[in-house]
Amino acid sequence: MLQSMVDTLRDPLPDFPGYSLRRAANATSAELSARLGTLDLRQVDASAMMLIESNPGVTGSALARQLDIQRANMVPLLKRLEDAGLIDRAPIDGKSQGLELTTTGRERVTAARHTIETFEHELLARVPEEHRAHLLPALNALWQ
Amino acid sequence: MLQSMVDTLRDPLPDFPGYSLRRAANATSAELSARLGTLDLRQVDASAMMLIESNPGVTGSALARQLDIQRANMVPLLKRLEDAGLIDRAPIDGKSQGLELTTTGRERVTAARHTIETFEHELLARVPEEHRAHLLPALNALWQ
DNA sequence: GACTTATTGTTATCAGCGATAACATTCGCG
DNA sequence: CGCGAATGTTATCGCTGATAACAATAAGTC
Repeated sequence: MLQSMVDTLRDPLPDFPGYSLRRAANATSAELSARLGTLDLRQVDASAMMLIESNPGVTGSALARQLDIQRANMVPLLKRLEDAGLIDRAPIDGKSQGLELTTTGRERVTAARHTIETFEHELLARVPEEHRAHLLPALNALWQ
Repeated sequence: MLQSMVDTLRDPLPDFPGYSLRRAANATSAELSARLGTLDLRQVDASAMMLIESNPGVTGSALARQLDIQRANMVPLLKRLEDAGLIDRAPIDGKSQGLELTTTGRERVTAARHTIETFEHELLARVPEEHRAHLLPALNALWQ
């Protein structure tokens, strides 16, 4: 019986960890984006805000380095957060500026963290128990 | 000692599997793209070609479903592969067309598979042995 | 202190991947 | 036959990230 007689395809791709990694990231990313969208936040926004929360006064460049984002890409990101009243910028010296969350920003990041933690919990629940504890360390080994 | 006195930031993000997943996917994806670039292939190209290889005569729509790509996005993809002489399209009926690899396409996908397998091997080598076997099943559980 | 180098913030532009909406043509089923 | 579903297609958009260039400023060196 040929595969063309059924509607399922032979698919060798899920055997590749790299492919599976990309698919998993896409699928989960889309879902999280949708949830953060209800808070008017993108994923990068939430990441950046959590980092600012943990490191008040941090500079835009340092943030970019930590998130592995190009400095150039921080500009629209920070502008967006500032325009939304979520962060403040205060000049440190003539060329650097320190970032801090506003009160609204702190509230928003708390909501975002709640959304994210709920989501991560659901994510891990999908993973069979015997693999669960290995996921995070395995992933971190791939990029850290 | 304040964190501002050192150059490392407090970073709570790598504790989130979702974040780690995204970072890992980005990092590995960039690396693989660079390697496939030497074969004049994108990642999606290689994926699509492997799927066509395993299912000769498959239709564009079926391919899109399997890869979770929008039908609309298959158009430039298939055009690119056809223009590069890697695939052939043969009308099945008035509206469907079957896809097949050309001889060049078969050679190219073989090279691509070799590149990918080497890459995947290196990827897994980065993961501590005790976590290694759990990565693929855990990832697959997240999207399949 | 002067000079050179590195860093910061910024503009502009591009690529990859994916999503949505709309449309004409054609197939399949009742 | 007729109608709903599927196919291929066009056009357009959004998110994420990358590169190149630039002016201003800070930091390190002699």
